[in-house]
Amino acid sequence: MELHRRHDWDLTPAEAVALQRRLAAEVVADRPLDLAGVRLVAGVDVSVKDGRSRAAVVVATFPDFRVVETVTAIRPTPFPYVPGLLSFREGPVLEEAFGRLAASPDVFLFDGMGTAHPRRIGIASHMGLWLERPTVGVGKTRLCGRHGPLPEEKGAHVPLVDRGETIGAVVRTRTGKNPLFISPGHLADIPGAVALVLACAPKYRLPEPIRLAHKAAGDF
DNA sequence: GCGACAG
DNA sequence: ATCTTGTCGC
Repeated sequence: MELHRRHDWDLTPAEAVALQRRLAAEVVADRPLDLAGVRLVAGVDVSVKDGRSRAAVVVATFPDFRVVETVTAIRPTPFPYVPGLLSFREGPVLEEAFGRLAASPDVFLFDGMGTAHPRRIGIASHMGLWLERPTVGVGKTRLCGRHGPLPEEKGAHVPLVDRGETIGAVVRTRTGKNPLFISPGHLADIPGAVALVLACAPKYRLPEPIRLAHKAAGDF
């Protein structure tokens, strides 16, 4: 039942889409994510420079964000950026980084979508299947879906809907600033993902773990 | 056919 | 994502 989980990353766009359609059926996006049980949170990010992708995974304590582990990996960037296929560009280098992780984070925060994706399998969901751990997608801009008016106040959030299905939420982490597009990756749910992100962003627009990973990955 | 389009 | 200095505002 998990035979095709460890798949090849070297696929054509058409093959990648076909694979996403198969894997999407295994994504669990309705499992309650209880913040009371969260002790360690990981932030994941990838930066691209001169044809090389650098991945960083930073594990921090929750809710005070003290760094307990940082792992990185560098590889040639294997795939062009294609909306909807980000996993195939950042997946390989992330797998390498995850393989070096010693800690066991209770949840991983990704720079990108979870189920808020055309086929409901953004990078947070895809890597979640590999990690077999709760994951949450944190997008800075919208990939798909629509939403109603969002209050300007920090903490405000409204449903993100696509083709009649609620796929995530648009969340304001900072009053007056652009919102974040939150969605469960795998083994999490929308309410839990929103609560976790808000708890991880007490001072800045982006969740603290993601900011830490940004730094470790080399982008400033 | 015409837009939209994570990082 | 990345290319890039100074600058407006709290």
